[in-house]
Amino acid sequence: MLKKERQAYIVHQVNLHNKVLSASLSTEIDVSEDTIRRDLQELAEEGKLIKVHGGALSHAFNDITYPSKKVYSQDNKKIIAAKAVKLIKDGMFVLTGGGTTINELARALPVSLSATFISGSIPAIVEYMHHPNIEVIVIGDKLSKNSKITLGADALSRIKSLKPDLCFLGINSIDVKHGITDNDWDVVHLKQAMIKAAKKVVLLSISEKVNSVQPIKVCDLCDIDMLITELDANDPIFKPYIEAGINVT
Amino acid sequence: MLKKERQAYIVHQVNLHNKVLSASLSTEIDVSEDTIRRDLQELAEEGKLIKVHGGALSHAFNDITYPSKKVYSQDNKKIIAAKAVKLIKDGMFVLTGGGTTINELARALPVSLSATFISGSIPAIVEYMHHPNIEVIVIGDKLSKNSKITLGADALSRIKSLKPDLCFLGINSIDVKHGITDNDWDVVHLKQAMIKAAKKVVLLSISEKVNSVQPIKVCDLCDIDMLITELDANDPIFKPYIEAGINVT
DNA sequence: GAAAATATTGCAGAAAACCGCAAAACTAAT
DNA sequence: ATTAGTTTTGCGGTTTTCTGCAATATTTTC
Repeated sequence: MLKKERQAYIVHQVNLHNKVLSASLSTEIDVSEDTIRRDLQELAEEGKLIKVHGGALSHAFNDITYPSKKVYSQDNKKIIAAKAVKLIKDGMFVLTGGGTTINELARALPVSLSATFISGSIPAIVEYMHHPNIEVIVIGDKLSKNSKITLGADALSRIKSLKPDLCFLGINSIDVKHGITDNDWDVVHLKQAMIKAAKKVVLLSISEKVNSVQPIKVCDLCDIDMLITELDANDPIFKPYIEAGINVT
Repeated sequence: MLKKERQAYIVHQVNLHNKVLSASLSTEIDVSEDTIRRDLQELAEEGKLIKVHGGALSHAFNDITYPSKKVYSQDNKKIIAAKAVKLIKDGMFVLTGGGTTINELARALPVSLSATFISGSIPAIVEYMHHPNIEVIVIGDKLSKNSKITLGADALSRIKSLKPDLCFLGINSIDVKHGITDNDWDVVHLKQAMIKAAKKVVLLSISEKVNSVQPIKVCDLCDIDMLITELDANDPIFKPYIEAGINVT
């Protein structure tokens, strides 16, 4: 591993987790702690991070900007993202929707992963763009300011022409009886197209949204393959979903 | 193996894997490491890659490491942006390209302006997205990590179906004799399509790029309507351009 | 305040970069 | 084809960079 490469990895980790420990970096990258320390020092001199005893902190950590735009239930979403990442293999074509959970997924992708990501979500695209080994396909159309994703006929027809290996969707509501439901007409159409196109559909959702219902129906339970939440798979809440044939993780 | 051939191979490898090692290239191509090193140095000078101890990295990788790099000549670009903003009227459809100058323009848009912006540049889109009164149309396609804009056949055909009132383009080089020139094949195609589609084409460029030439031609002077730089319009440098019928500001 | 963890410093071996030079390959023109 | 001139390449020797180790100092933690 090249020196610059290693330093890039460190910066990535700092930006991702807001802190890193010299000791863990040392075992992760398999170099001596001295080397890590020298790297941290250099990066600190360049202003890329803040060196502290035992490791380093990100600039954002001290900034006034960061704590303000805190995402609701972010820790849970990080857990979900970590589970979801494991499903992605090198070379895959992955279609992703929008939402804060998907953004966490985008941030959690390991640097070594090389795959193609297709999305109309601007925040997700920005994350993918910063990843060294990921190809990005942008789905164009009119940008919805609320959801920060592109919506419309163009986006729909583009999605219909794809056959991705995997599709990750953040959802609003899921219920045993009513299936997956949402509250935005255009978003629903987009999600339906994505579900139909993908070989395998994986839903990401915090457990709070499980067993809730919204006015517009997206699809039935049988249309999806997998559900990832922050909870353990054998939590009783999931029993009916597992019985309905969904792979819960 | 010819020198050019070898260098093309190296660039290909860098774009593919985001990193190359001098040692492995040396055994692969079967030339001495010195030769590889000289190649890497030349390619680095041409901006095709970034040379580091032990090999080279792609630009895409390097961006990860240095996301906070400051924009070259930013103050001048702000001056340019301020001039450009004045051309945009409420209700207009505006097509914009990529580059740091365009990003400054996006940042300089007054809050009261309500218009529709069309672009494939992710940094620009992010700025437009945060603006309260601007509609955004995203041009989708494969995202180029170098230029951070979408490039490809889809993007081209989408642009061809548009007729925007105004098109803002950041440029690489402009010269009285050779017109507007650039150094990226795909980007040139995109710019040509944008110029052809728009009712009015406005170039944004720092004066440093005026009277310089690049290998690939975009268009002739007569194809554009306006040139905005940070200098005053009656600077002698612009005399030939004004005589060629371009509105310099 | 003592023990544990982390930093600093100097050093040495290995790898890589640099420099100058001469052989080899390629160009261009006789 | 030959020759003169330029470019490219490989090699030996030197310098620089990188990294791990060990000895020493400093900070943290209980």
